[in-house]
Amino acid sequence: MPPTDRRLEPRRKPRQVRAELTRERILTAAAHVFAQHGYAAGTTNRIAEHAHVSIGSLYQYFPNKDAILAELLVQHIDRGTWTSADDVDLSPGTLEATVRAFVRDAIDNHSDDPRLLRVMIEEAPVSRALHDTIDRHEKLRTAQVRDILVRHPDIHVGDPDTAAQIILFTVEINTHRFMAAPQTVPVETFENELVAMVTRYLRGGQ
Amino acid sequence: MPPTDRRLEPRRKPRQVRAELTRERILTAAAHVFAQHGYAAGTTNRIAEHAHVSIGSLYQYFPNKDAILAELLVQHIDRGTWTSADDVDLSPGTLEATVRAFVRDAIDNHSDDPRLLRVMIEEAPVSRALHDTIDRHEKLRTAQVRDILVRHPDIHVGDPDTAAQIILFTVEINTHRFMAAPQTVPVETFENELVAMVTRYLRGGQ
DNA sequence: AAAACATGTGAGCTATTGCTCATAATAATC
DNA sequence: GATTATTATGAGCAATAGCTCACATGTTTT
Repeated sequence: MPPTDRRLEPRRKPRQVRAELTRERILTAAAHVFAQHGYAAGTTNRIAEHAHVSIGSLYQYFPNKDAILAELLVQHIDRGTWTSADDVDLSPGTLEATVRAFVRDAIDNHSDDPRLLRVMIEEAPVSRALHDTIDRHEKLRTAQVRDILVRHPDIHVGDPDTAAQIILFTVEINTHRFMAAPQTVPVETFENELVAMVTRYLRGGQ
Repeated sequence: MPPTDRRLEPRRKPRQVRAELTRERILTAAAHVFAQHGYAAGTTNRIAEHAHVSIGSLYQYFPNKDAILAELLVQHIDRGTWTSADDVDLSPGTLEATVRAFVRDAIDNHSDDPRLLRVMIEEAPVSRALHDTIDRHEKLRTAQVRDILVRHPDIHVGDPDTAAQIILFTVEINTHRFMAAPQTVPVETFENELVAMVTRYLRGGQ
């Protein structure tokens, strides 16, 4: 499996409805296959087969395997209802509610297909372009959260930058783990504990 | 790359010092190669080359590629200075110190080679036997921590089981992330924030 | 030093992968 | 209906992977 190409753009743009449908079938199949087999074992042939499309067709819309994963990730990011920083309530006494909204958002966003998410996040760092996309997005999010931490009256943390990174990562990754594993406790219990941890952390000592 | 074999045992046991040395050279090289290239791109030929050993020798001590990663993981677990539950101070007022010891333990344990750890944890679930080893170990740890959470007078959490899982995972995975990424803040800052989060969480509301 | 055992070697087999390309089928345009 | 543009096909190529095996080289035992 040679890495061959660096491009992420398709080699031909769909001009007919038929083509657009094929493209979508491929992406849907890819999501399925990647989630089930992981990135390495999710072969392009398997994806094509699952999409009921010839391998040739697949390579008319995606220049290489990486591009398929990249497209799925972009779709996920775009579709994501990530709470925008402006909507956050900064008035005192609403901290726990805010955190809960944030956590619930993460949970909802991952219930689609946690296994695919896992693949995207853990096995994604393949192409430079893709890695940069993720990185830029992450930096932006961290800055937003950091801003909230600083401005909120109820929040007291030592290092807002580090705190922002830790919180974002912790909530996201714990949600992954919980949703991916066979659940032994109800989601509510998990949510409560995660919310409690973050809230108490932000509220500061004593 | 066919998965071929399920065994994790070597096909021949070393009986001379020379052999034991070869085996060790292979493992050291494997740690290097896996850390640098990841599991998929860390080919057995590359490992053999790096160890200055022929590919044939490699396959005399390891039945397949999986077995090499498995051995590295077992080594890591065995060598680990994981705090035993009995040594934990349960007297009041020592919570933060206990948590800090726990966090620092995680940090120390990972400073060897965070990239290898990443590979072992994220790409390991290949063979059934290996997965089970990890699982069993994790269950044991969780039970230990849960026990401490229940018995410590200063700790107040809603669901001890979930809390134990979350704490273990959060500390471990955050440490990974921090150690693997290019560090923008000193380790102390990171440690402080992580300790703060866990401590405040355990201490309970208010 | 010869026989028996242990260890080391690497060319190359088999399987699989990502991906190409000549060609066929279908739709749009004239 | 003929021409052209678009889309679909899949056999098969080049690269690479994990791994075997017939054999060479050491070490120990007799």
